[in-house]
Formats: sequence, structure tokens, C-alpha cells
Amino acid sequence: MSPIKETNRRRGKGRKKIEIKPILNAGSRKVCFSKRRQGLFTKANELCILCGTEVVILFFSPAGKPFSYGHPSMENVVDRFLMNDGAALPSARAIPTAAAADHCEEIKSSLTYWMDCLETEKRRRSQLEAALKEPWLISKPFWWDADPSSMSMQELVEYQNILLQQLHNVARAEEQLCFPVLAVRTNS
Amino acid sequence: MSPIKETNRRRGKGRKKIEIKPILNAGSRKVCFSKRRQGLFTKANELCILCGTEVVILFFSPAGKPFSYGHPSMENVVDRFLMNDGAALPSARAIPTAAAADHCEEIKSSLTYWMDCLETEKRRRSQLEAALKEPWLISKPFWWDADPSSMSMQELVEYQNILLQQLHNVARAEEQLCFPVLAVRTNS
DNA sequence: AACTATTTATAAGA
DNA sequence: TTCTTATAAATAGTT
Repeated sequence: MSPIKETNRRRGKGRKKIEIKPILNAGSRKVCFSKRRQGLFTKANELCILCGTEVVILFFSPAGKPFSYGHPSMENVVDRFLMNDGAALPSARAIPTAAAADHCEEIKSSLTYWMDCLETEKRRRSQLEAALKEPWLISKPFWWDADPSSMSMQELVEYQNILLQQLHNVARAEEQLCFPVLAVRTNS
Repeated sequence: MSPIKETNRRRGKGRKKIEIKPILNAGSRKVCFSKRRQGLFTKANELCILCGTEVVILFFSPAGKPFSYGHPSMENVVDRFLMNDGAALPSARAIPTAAAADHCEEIKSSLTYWMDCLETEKRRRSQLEAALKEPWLISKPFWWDADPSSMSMQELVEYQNILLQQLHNVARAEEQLCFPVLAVRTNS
């Protein structure tokens, strides 16, 4: 009857329930990430306003890009958070807002001390990481997306083996789906 | 007929739309905070699993109590984040010997920063040491790693394609390493 | 803490 | 990417 734009009717098929598990497809993963990142920030913001909460959210996208949300500001909250843990360093907590020059020297020497400790820790950590020798396994959330062009030959071979092993697992899983009885027999 | 507990029926009157503004009543604020904190953590966790994202959330309750959520671990993400931003804090290393009161705040925040780095380094080192002692932790890339035996056929095929593509990439990378000249020619 | 009527978030599809 | 829509999920108010 009416010249309703039928073309624009019933376009989406609506939300389906999804299982919470890794999204294999990189495109879908990216879309999901964008939507949910926004949702998370919105929720965090509402919480701040409703309850007067201070919040910081830090994260890395699937592509490794860092994001942050902070209210009132990232530094502020991180700072307060660390101050809470910082019982180990009383001088850091005792600084009045208007800092006295006396305290400044004290803080400065603390700083030097802690920076030295940090250097030592970093050195130890590097050694350990070198021992692990599988940086592409450690740094990539979805290891099968790792970039081979930046790997050494040794890494390539190790990575290749893992890929082949996983392909094998996939093939077995496919057999199980197609011929469950045969598969069971094969296993026994 | 049935001894249904009519007493317990239709008790709530359902959700109302609320304006996002500070909740004045302390009791209501606390309840709201509890519910939404849980919601925020749930969302963060889903994002981690779905997209392989690393996330940290820090915040303070209205009562000033600190909370944190982190996946894979708070330290890990804060660590990566700060490492990334680290260039933004050059002053920390360049503290002048004669410190002015003006610089006190700056130094203080640097101190907090470096203490944080130290903590994360220490924890990270513990993790690595633990991993070294347990080879099975290393050979299993991640706990969320795709398990073919629980995939549908469609997922299996998609995963298989990703793996095959990646194997192809690995093979090319190996060629590049072995015969750089040939590889260049192939590309032109 | 448990219950629901609603609002809100979001998976799929265009 | 952005929009739409059906539906799943979160949650405000109440008990």
C-alpha cells in the first residue's frame, strides 16, 4: 500500500549468542575489538561519574597498539595506586603537596637508588629472555599471526614445526568430525 | 494446585533508565559500584579472550579502596605500556644534581615511575624463571591457544587456511634468508 | 543477595 | 567504517 522503503527493512539479523573464545578470523577480531573497546570505555566513564571513582584502563589491541583510558588522568590514578603499594618507600608517601627542598634531595637519592635496582633487574631479565629464545611466542597474543620475515633461521624452523604440528592436530580434528568411529578405532 | 511460592513472585519492578550523574546517597553509590565493577571486569575479561588483548584496569572505590584487574597479569601490561611510553620521561635520567623545589614534583613522579618499572621487572623475572623451570609452560604457547578438538568444521577449515598461509610465509622467509638475491629477483 | 522489567550493548548483516 | 535490527546481557529498583 504505502511506498515504504522495503529495501531498508529487516536488514540485520540481530545479535546471536557467542561463545567467549579466541576469534580466529583477523577481520572479525578487529571489528569486535573496536566495538568492545568503546563499550569498555563507556562503562568505565559511567562508573567514574556515578560513583566518583578514579579509573585507568590500559590495553593493547590485537595489533599491538597501546590504548589507554583514564579519569581524572592516567598518571594521577597510577600514581595513587603505586603510592598505596609504596609502603616500602616511606619518603615517597610523606612528600607534602608543597614540597620542601629538603625532601627533594631525599627523593632524588631514592630515585637514583631505585633506578640502579631497575637496571640490574633489566639485565637479569634480558638474560632470561635470551634463554627462552622464542620471542615470537612470548610477544604475540595470536602466535599464528606472527611475522616470519623478522625471524632468524632457527626461529623459522621452530615456528615451522609448531605450525606443522598444529596442522596435524587440525586434520585429526576434522577426521573426528567426519568419521568419529574410525577416529576412535585409530586411537585405540 | 501447586504450592508455588507466590510470595516470591514479581518482586522487583525492573530497571529504570538513569541519568549518568553522581549518586549522592552513599549506600546506593556503594551498591552501584559493586555491580558495575563486576560488569567492567567481566567485559575486560571477555575482550581479552575474544581478541587476545592484554588489559589492565586500576581504580579506587568511592571509599578509597584500590582495585585492579589484569590479564595476563597487571604487571605484565603495565610493564609493556610503560616501556612503550618510556621515551616520554627523559627527565628521569637527567635529574640535575642541584635540584630546585620546582623540580620536586617532577622528580617525585619519575620516582614513582621507576619504582613501578622495578616492581614489574622483578615480577617479570620471577615469571621467566618459573617458565624456565617448567618447559611445558614454554612449549604451550598460551592457555587460550586454539584447540582444534573443540572447533566446528567451519572453524577448522578457517584455522587450517590461516596455518597454511603462515607456513607459506615461513617458507618464503626461509628462502629470503638462504637466497637473498633470488628472492629479490622473484619480487621484481 | 535474589529477582525481573527494562535499558543497554552488541553480533550479524548491508 | 557506519548504520540497522534482533537479541543477548547488564543492571536499577525492589524485596
